[in-house]
Amino acid sequence: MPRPPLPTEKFLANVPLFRELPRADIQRIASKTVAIDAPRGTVLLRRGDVCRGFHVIVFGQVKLVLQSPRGSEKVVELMGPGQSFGEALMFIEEPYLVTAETIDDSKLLHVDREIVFAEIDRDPRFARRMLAGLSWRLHHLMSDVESYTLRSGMQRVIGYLLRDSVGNGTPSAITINLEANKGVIASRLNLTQEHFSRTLHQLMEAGLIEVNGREIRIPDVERLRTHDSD
Amino acid sequence: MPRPPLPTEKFLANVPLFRELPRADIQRIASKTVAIDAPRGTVLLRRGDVCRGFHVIVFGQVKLVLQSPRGSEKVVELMGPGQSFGEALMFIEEPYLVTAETIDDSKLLHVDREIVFAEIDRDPRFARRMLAGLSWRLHHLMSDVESYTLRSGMQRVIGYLLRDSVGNGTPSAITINLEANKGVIASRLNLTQEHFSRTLHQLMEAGLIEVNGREIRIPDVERLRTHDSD
DNA sequence: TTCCGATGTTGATCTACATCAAACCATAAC
DNA sequence: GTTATGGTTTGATGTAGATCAACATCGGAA
Repeated sequence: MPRPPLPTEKFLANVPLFRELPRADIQRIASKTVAIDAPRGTVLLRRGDVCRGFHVIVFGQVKLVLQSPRGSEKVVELMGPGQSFGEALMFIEEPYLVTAETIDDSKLLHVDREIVFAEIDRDPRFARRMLAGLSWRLHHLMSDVESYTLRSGMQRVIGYLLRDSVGNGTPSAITINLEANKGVIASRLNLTQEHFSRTLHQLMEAGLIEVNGREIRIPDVERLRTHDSD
Repeated sequence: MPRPPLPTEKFLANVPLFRELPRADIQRIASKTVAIDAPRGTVLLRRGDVCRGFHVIVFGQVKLVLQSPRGSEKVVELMGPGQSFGEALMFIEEPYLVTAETIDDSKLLHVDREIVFAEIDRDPRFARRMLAGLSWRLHHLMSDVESYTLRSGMQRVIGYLLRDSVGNGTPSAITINLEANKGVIASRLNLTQEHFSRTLHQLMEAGLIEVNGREIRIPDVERLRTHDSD
């Protein structure tokens, strides 16, 4: 007789990767999934670790960072609820390059790699989704490389502020909320905290943005977009 | 009655992605594959193009570049025989970010995306290889990001010179050949040609390398590896 | 051989950004 | 309230690497 879905199953069923999978599949996956409660500051995986599966964020926030031997670190990704990370390393025998750390009290699921492999063998549609997921990662990372190598700090900041208003159909004025503290955002943009602060200041003086703590109002999106340099 | 394999089939059968696939599969794939003769300087695909499949290099050399609006360009990848590119975009509906151009007279194969999808549906082992391939890409790109953001120009150059002598079992002295002209290598390392030239010069003065055109001799690999800084 | 375009080197100068240091501000614990 | 404590700003100064410009070298075509 059918039983009501467990919380884990319910959540898995809504993760993009697993959406619309038959109930039985979800149950099988859930049986190889463990929930993790991670208070802010928890290191979920560390550079050099071997990969046993991938993580999905139920709630909270996670940063992926690269660490230099000299201790400095660089944020490569910021992720929130519904997003997952660590998939790629399941398919190659390599240790992690990045370290993942919660920057907010969080709850995550860890899905074992064996069940992922089994699911790939069972259902080509699942394999295709996995492929699409990795492809998106690659695409985004490539566009980050483009930012780092071809754009100035100012341009990266502007790009970040406008990242949700790409296509048309955006109102001319918007307000956005920084997803993390300014030091973390700065690092994500490959800037120092100080430089990020000064860049925002410049944009304020030019009347292109209004900053209020983590809240930033952009009175004229189009003007900001076309603000080419100092 | 069986016929001898066509050149295209023979080559496909040796591409890592297709290796050990049954003869019949190779034949099906080959039927959706076209050969391309591309003299040096041919643009194989351009930023903004839509993706219809992926490319495999039979012989020659190809560079993948990012182009800034102002015309400057940045080499993100250099590839030779047996290597392939453009797989990721088959799985998502996005235009290319990079431009691919031959930097030597080359011959390539173009494999149609439809046959790749069919093969994924037919054989989960194929899907897994595809996943592993994309994962490697992602891993390498991440390690490039690490270089660009966390390492100095000097460190990137040294890393490049030593990239084939990572593990142990390497002799203490080696000679390497730059795979392309110095301008291209410099761009791959996110340096200007001038800065690359000066960096090599510094290493020469320190007695760590001997440069002879495109040929570079490293008398003591270990000493170069531990050469930390200016 | 001579010429020519592509490739490499060298020097002088500039600049975007980092670094260091100090002050400042908010929130929460006491 | 006071005091910590993380986050943020501001200023002074330093520097890795870019840019601009001239020159040197090389390899192929005539």
